[in-house]
Amino acid sequence: MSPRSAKQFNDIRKQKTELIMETALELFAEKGFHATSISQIAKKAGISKGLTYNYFESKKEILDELIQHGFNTIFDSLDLNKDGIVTKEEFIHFIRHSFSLVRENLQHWKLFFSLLVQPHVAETFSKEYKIKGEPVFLMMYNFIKSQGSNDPEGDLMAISAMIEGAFLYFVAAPDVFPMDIMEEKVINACFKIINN
Amino acid sequence: MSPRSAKQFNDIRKQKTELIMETALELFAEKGFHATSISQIAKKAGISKGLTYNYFESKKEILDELIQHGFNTIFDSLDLNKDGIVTKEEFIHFIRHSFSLVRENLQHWKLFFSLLVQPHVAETFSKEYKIKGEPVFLMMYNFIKSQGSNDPEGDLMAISAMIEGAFLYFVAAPDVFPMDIMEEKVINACFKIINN
Amino acid sequence: MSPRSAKQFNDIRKQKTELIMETALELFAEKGFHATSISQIAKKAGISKGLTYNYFESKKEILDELIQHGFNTIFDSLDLNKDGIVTKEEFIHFIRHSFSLVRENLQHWKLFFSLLVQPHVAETFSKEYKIKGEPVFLMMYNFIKSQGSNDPEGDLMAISAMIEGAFLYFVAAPDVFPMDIMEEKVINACFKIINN
Amino acid sequence: MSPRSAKQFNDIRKQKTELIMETALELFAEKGFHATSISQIAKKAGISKGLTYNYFESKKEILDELIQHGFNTIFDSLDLNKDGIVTKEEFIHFIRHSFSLVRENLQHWKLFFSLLVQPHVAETFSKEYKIKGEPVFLMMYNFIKSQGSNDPEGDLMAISAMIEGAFLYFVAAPDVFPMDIMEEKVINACFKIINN
DNA sequence: GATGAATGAGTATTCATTCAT
DNA sequence: CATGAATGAATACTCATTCAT
Repeated sequence: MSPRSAKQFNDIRKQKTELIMETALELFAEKGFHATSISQIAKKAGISKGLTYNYFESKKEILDELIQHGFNTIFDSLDLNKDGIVTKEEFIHFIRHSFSLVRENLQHWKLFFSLLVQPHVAETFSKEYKIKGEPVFLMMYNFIKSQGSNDPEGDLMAISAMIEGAFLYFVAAPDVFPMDIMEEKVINACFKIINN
Repeated sequence: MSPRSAKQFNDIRKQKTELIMETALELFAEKGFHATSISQIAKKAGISKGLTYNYFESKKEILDELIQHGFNTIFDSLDLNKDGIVTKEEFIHFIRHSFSLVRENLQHWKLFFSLLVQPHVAETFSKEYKIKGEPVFLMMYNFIKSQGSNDPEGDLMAISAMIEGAFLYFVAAPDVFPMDIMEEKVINACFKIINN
Repeated sequence: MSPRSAKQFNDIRKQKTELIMETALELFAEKGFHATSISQIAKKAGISKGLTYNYFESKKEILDELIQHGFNTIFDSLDLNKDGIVTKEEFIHFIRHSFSLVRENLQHWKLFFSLLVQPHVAETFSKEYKIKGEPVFLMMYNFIKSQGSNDPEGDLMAISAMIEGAFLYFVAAPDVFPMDIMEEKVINACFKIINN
Repeated sequence: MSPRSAKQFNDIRKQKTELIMETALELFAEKGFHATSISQIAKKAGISKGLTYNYFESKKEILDELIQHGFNTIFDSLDLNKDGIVTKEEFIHFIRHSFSLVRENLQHWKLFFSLLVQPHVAETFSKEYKIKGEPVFLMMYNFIKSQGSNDPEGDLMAISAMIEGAFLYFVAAPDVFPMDIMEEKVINACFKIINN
């Protein structure tokens, strides 16, 4: 009875939803949420303004979905080895993996950093960010302690700051430092900090 | 009927200009440039919309002046001891002073981080930021080298990232780590990184 | 694979057409023509937007059909006893029947009153309403005259206004007066007016 | 200091506010609230769309102000002679005055009837309308009783309906009956109803 | 210098309607 | 017959900017 099968409709929906989200992410990341208009998104995506509202209730909802989706892609892939013991190799792998995540999701990270700095845009973002970050801090803390640090709290702060800072350089000023070298140096520095 | 003296006019101009800039800084820092309207600035400053345009050509110009002014207050106070030798005490003082600058100019830093992440807002900002940063990197590089580091470039990267990251935590998530302790730990970590 | 018979198709058509009209009537009556969207009608009717256009050329056409249909249900059932003499009993029955019509077609009446007041929505409505009303006025006039009124024109005005007003209360403010009592009082008042 | 005096600004505001309200009333009355756009109002008023929002927060606020203003002009002028005894002359004067109010505020009444029929447009209107109407009903009831009616409640219903109906004809179909004659006949009918 | 009325282009959003399937 | 994706024009509303006073 129905003309296109349910699957066909689903495929179209999925494809268009992704198209809109990808396009919006590019623009939000580059210009910011408020400086990006629905017209621009639609134009860049090659669709009509109206269609956008066929898939999203509002511009804000696009952002929220992007945040949700970003959190998932970024944090779900982290193997925090909860409860277990983290070996040196695993810790290094975790750091390298995190750098890869930034490399491969640059726009998500750009968006995230901008939301972090201007929390009024998406009220829930900063909170969620901290919640998602906590297990990471915990894993790192346990590892640092297990390595015999005599100031695990202090080392955690220094290391967290260093990694966050490296990511920020990555995202905002990748030409200041060569990022592959930065990665090595950060890993080295972690152990210098811990083993003293 | 008596006309105001030139000095009186100048005083008024200066005072109003500062009022507008301060108010704009608060709003830009908190909500972002695009999400802040001239009406909001005028309302919060207790003046009329029109008056804003008596002192600034456009909303963009307010931002540009804020950037300029921010760069000046932040970087002018840095004593980089160019050409001379930086002692350990001077380096520590430099770091502490930098942390103080963030503490005391939180809104400027908020604005700066947001501009850093979304360069389309103020085209020249990122470039300028790098230019202003270069002497700082140079000073740090020289200091690290003078301390006998066997990888001064690498240590510079790690230390720069750590400081930048600490500032970001300061600005965006000051409740995650106690900032006075963070300051100590960063200083300690600097030397752990260098002396290895 | 067996094709549906012409009858089956016709049944479906009729059934769907009625479904759409009923749903539209509810919404038009409650919220008004302009405040009701095709989406809302389709959603409430449990069909797709597109299907609506399979049965009606436009939103306006749904309204026009509703008007037509309303006129028919309302006025066709009136036995005006044209040319013949209307007895007192027949007149009373006519009034009671009219009240019943309002009671049973409340939404139609709501829609009609709103169209009456805002004639721009359906250009032809007011005219048609007057045309359909004329034989009613004539019947009433003849009856009033036959009852020996010494000012039949004047009495017609008063009685017409009273009935119209009672219907309006019915439709717009049924809680102000108990409608079954109102019906009795209106009938009584008619004769008070005529017999003086 | 200020260019235009406070009074000048006030005058402009008052004048423009009135202009917008008058224009909006015309259009709301003729086409309905939802079918009237801000563009149409602005165009007809000879001002820009933006200016409308300098004076009113929203289209809805214009309507609300019109309702408020309408209630005031219509009901404030009614002398209900509360607590006192209403003479026959006073009652007649009240009816005549009410007819005049409709005559002179035709558009307000059009708007009001449309809001009465479609209460979703302005949630509070119907309620308010009933509240404002109550003292009128009370005054009429007392008068009817004082005239020796043996069914004051019933007579009130009939008379209220008649007046409301007459107003509706006035507003929606003034060419069906000559309104000055209608006025006389309604007054007459009132007494026919009461005195039986 | 100061005001706020006025504008017009822009923004998010809605909606009647079309059409491929 | 039926679906819902797609469009484009329209809608309510915002906002940087201008300007007469």
